[in-house]
Amino acid sequence: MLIYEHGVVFVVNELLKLDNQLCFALYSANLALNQRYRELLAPLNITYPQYLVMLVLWEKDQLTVSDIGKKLFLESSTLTPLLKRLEAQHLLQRRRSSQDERQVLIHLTEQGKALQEQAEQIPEAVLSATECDIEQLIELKQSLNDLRNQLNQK
Amino acid sequence: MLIYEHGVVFVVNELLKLDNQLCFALYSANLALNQRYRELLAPLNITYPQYLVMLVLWEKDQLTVSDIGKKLFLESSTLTPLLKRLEAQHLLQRRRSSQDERQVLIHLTEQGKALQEQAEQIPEAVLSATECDIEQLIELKQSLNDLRNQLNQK
DNA sequence: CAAGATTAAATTGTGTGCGATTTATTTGTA
DNA sequence: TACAAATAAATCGCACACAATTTAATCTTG
Repeated sequence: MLIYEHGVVFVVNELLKLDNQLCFALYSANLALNQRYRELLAPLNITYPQYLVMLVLWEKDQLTVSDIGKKLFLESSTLTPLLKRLEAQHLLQRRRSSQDERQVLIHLTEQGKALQEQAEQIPEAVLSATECDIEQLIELKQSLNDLRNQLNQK
Repeated sequence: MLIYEHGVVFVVNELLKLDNQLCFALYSANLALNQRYRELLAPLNITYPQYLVMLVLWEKDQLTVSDIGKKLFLESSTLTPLLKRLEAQHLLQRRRSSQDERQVLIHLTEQGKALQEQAEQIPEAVLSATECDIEQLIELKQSLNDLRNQLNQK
């Protein structure tokens, strides 16, 4: 069976291979990224998902667990223990909202705010590790966001 | 501070944001992909990393643990328990090599070979879930592989 | 050939991720 | 105003993922 798209002919079998290759490329690039972040974040004593939470809070403090979850596409079952670990490190505090006792508000401690300075050189270090040109990275980011949004709308 | 590249001016601060956005795009696209695979693979009773191992073995049987690890960029500490789970499902068998007793050879059972047919419609389903055009996906795959290779050479 | 070095896999401990469920609170509605 | 439905976190169980270490086998070199 053949598929015609943009004037190019694809054998279906090739298409299926492409899928596996693409998904694996995504999977393995993510593994590799994690490994670079593990090194870079080691001095700060936090993991990459924890760093993402801190980025969100540095941008806007006093968010609920589900606010953070919406931004990062994570469930409370992932976030609750992660936030407890950050709290145990005195980077943030968890407090029930008085308005709505179901919600837990997350707010940075002074130590958590101070960590931002220590994290300043991280993005540069990752960017230089990629050694790609900027235009390509911008396009890559856009493609990945498109892909994620497609996949997330089931 | 400014950076000039390809005739475009970037403020450094924007670059740092780009890095965080790109890495998060990769991270979150990978989460989304996992969720689609979880659904699609549920009837086969395997996870995505298990599916990757099966793909490798369908391509070439009788590999050692580290052969598989090299192909998938995974450590034995990840693979050993994963392979034991697949063995418990009777999809493969683990056997010490008689040539070199340090190595463990992984070979598919008849059931494991038979699973390939059941998995045939998976790539198509994922591909259609992306709803992207094929040329873009090919480019995306290449960019991700480049990125991974850059990140992996430390 | 013996002892140290190397290699392959397994083990241990920690931190994600998420589905399914539970607990506590708030909302909607008869 | 009661009480069912909905919502927000937390809990539980399972499966990665990897650093660090251990165990066992093989290789190297004196």
